[in-house]
Order: sequence, then C-alpha cells, then structure tokens
Amino acid sequence: MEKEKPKNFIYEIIDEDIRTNKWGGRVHTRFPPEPNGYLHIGHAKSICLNYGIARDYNGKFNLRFDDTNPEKEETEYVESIIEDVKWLGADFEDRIFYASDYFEQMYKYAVELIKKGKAYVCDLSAEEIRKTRGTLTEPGIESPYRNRTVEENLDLFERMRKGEFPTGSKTLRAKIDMASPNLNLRDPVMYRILHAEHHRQGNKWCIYPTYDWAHGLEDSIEGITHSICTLEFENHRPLYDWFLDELGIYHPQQIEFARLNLSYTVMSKRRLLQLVKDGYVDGWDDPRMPTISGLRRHGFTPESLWNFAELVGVAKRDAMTDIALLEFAIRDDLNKRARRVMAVLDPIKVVITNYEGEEELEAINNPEDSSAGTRKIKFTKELFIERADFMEEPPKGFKRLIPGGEVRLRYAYIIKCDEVVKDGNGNIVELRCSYDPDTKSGSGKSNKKVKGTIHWVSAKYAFNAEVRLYDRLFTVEDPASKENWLDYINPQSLNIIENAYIEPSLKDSKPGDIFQFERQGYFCVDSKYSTPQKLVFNRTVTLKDGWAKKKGE
RNA sequence: UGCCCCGUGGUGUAAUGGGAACACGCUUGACUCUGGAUCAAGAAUUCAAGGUUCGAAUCCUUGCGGGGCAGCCA
Repeated sequence: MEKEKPKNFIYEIIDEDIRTNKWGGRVHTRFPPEPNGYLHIGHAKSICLNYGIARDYNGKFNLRFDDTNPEKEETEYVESIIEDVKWLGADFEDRIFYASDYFEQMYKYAVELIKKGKAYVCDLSAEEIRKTRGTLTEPGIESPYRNRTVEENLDLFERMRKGEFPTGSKTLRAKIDMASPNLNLRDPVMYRILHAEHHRQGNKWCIYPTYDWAHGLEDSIEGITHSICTLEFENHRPLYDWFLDELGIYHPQQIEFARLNLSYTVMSKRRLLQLVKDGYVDGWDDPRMPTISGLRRHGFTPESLWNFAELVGVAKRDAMTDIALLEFAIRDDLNKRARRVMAVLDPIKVVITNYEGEEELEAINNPEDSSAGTRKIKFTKELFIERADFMEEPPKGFKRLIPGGEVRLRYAYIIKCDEVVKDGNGNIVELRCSYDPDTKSGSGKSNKKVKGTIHWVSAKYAFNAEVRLYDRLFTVEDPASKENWLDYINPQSLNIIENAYIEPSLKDSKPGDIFQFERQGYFCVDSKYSTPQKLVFNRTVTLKDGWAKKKGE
C-alpha cells in the first residue's frame, strides 16, 4: 500500500493532516483553470499533482472553471480544457463546476461582510485606488468612502447589482488595513462593475467577484481540503484566510508550489496567445506548442506526461526543467509501445545489379515487445536508402555505406557499393550495388560481419507521405527572460518533407497512430492534416543519436 | 528599499540532527542486423561566515544570491 516513491512536501502535509484527523480523513483537491486559454504542460503538472493526490489518498478531485472575468473567457476554452483533462486521465467523475454558478452565494456572503462592517462600497476610480494604495515602502491612504454606514453600503451594493451604475464606477472593498506591509491586505477589491456578457451567465450579472474574494469561497463551497496553487499566490494566502475566517465558514488550506518552467519554450498564456494570434504557430495545437493539445498532436502520450510530472517533482523553489527530461519521458514510453517500421526521408536510389524479381522478408515489429509479432516486407531490385547513409569520403568512424564498402540492409542482405552515378552537377543520383545472396537475414548461411546496418524501402512498393520534422520552438533556453523574445523563435522548428518514402504496411494508418521509423525517431500520424490519400507524419522526438553527438565535437 | 518565499552536482529532486542519494544530461566501455534499446563503469553537489551540538545540508544569527507583491487579471 505504501508508495516507495519519495514524498514531496505536500504529501507530508497531508500525511500529517490524516494523522491528526484534521479533515476527518478526507482528501479533496481541485484543478481550477480560468477558461481564457488552452492548457499547457505546466497545467499538466498541476493536474497530475492534484489528481494524483486524490487517487493516492482515495480522495476526490474536482474540475472547476474559475470563470470570474467575463471579458477574457470563452466557451471554446472550456471545451478544450475538458478534453485535455480527460485525455490526461484525471477523473473528476461528475464533479465539473463553475465559479459562476456560485455567484448568488458569493453575493450573500458579501452582504454578510458588509453587515459585519468588514466591507464597503467605494466610489474611487481604478486610478484613484492605485494612487491611494501606497507603495512597497509607504502605507496607503484610506478611502474617503471607507466609513459609510452599513445601511448605505447595503443599499449601494444592491444597486450595483441592479445595474444602476456604469462599468468601473464603484467597487466593493474589504475593510482590512491600508497600512499592511502585505499590499494584498490594503482594502482589496471584492467586486467590480462590469457590464459585460458572461459565457455562461449571459447578462444576469454586471458585478463580478475578483479572484481573491472568489477563490476561497469556491474551495469552501466544494469542501476542498487542500487548495493547491502556485507560488505567486503565497502573498494572497493571508487574504484567503481572512475572508474565510471573517465569514466563519469552512476553511480549506492553501498550499503553494513552484510552477513548471521548461527550457527552450514559453509557458505564459499571454505569450502562447500571442504565438497563436500573430500566426507564429499553426494554432493552439501546433505540435511545437507546449500546450496539452499541441503535445497530443505531436505524439506525446498521457503516460509520458504523467511520468514526466513524476520525474520533475514538486517543491517550492523556482526551477527550469531541462526539456531533455520531457524527451526522455516520451522516448521511454514509446520505446516500449511503438511498432518499428522503415521510412526514407531523404532518398537516394540504390539499384541491386545482381538481383532480379522480388521476395518477402520477415521483420520484427518491436524488439522490446515480442507480442507485437512480425511482418513481411518486400525486397526488390530498386530501393531507396537515406542520403545520409552514404558518403563518398567518410570521416573516421563512419559505419554506413561507402564506395567499395559493405553494409547490411536491415532484415535483408549485405550489399556492396560498386558504382556511384552522378548528374552533370556532380550530385549523386544513384548507387549501383551488388548483394551477397548468402547473407539473407536469419538464414545463417554466412557469418560475415559488417560495421553497420541501414534502413531502406522498396522503390516499387513504398508510398509517398509528408513528414514533418519538429525541433524546439526557441533557440535560447529561457526566451521569456528576453524583452524581444519573439526574435528567438527557431527558424528550423518545422521542416516539412513533402515526399518521404514509407514502407507499405503503413498505408492505412490512422491519425494518432504511432511508429518508430527505425534509426530516426518516433512519429505519429497528424490529426489535423493527414488524409487517407496523403498521410502526414509528425516527428515526436528523435532517437538518441550517438553518432551525431560524436560528429558535433 | 517594506513584506513574503526559496538557495543541495550541468538540470530537476531526496536525505527531516548521525555514512550527501535518485533521475535526466554528460564521459568511457560491453553488446547489438536500429550509431536505438539494454548492461557496466565514471566525472560532478550542500551560497558564505559565525554560532548551538559529541555531531549541521538540516537548528539559530548575519550576509550574499534568486523569485514574488503596488490589476477593478488569475
């Protein structure tokens, strides 16, 4: 029952809470996104944390939309978020909630606070509130409306709700302490007037609660035990506690952890939105995006993301996780499940001069999984091999085909390069080779050894497909730290190969199918552009390449 | 500069007053019909100074460094 994995500080807090019976043994977490953008891998970390806790402690997990700002929120985002959370496998059962459904209750709570003399209607403009808030080192100035009577506040607040005042003309503020060293406690705004249509409430409301006021109430109403959020809300916790304590209602515990930062990408919704809106990428689900939908289209699996979240861990210090860890997580997963196939991306024709006819050879589908079985591949006189697998003047250590040299064709024969055919410009157009009939794969007739094995496809049977090679979106580790971050977009982040040659067994592949193109990487059939007539493959991640590394020295 | 949080190999995390460990990455080797996978080995770590203690990554003090906060965003 006990997990062997090391526990992060949040698990330790929960263990302690269970030991002291703080919540009657209950554990109830939630994931509270604002529907103003698509979810990204940082959210995935949070989802895995929150759902993982509920799962590990036999607790519950809610999905709740924190939709308190009608100006930024859209139904499209709600739908994408639900899809992404489900895809990740975080099971919220029937508990999908909306903060906007609690507006009436929140209003009542606000009236209570007014009656207690703990909240007041303020006529200061946004500009005036800012000016009277003070600074980091100086206290603020109390609003001239701070001491209105309870009756007047009640009347004004009701009329705010009725729509008697224009947008921005009044606010409801908590009466706390204008001199607090924590600026969040300097009479924070609880309600603002916004004559805007809400994606779910329509025009029912023209006053909307702010995050600080609403969030604790949402957690309280749902009976959340551990309200887990990111570090930037640490300074808000005293306010979270203040509202709940003044109201004397059920009071969950807020716990903060460090958000995920990934190297060579950006994570803020603002920047992600800009990449989409300004057309730097092909939508929120562009495979180069760190969004969950982008990762899905890119070929990442939920399992790999869960494993990644586990590897990253949970702590309170700001950190930059190396994207190599994500790549490890997906390789590790796909290595076990991806069917191995052969595809030639940048072809060079090979003619086997002493071979006639054709035959079927047996190939293993996945050496890591014998249950994946084998398949037959057709060998013919004319083939394509990868252009990079032949070199006229090879550097030291090159293990592939060279003039006069031998190499094994995967699952087939050992061939020897007899002649290099070039066009008028000196470009290699064809390799004329001879094969050794005694070296057929698995025949055991020859124990000849060669240094290398290369992949190939039959020129007669291979079909054409588009292959999209992706690389990291940015050229620098931390683009968000640059003022002109858009200048660091990697111009090589997408390389489209229009006519790659793919082995025939992939002809009927469906969107989402995953494969390993031997010696090259993991690929999946694109869910957006692929058609039965013209398949499109996305490269999820390359295979580790020791040779490329050696060459790079 | 006020308040809050945080400093452990290159990166991310663990060690909760008692031999600084795990993972990724990196290096080297073995094996290999994928220069993959696998296996083996290796380099590399407690921000600093004082203090408490038989003993400090851990507790205390100070300093230094990083992050957050002055939206009617979340």
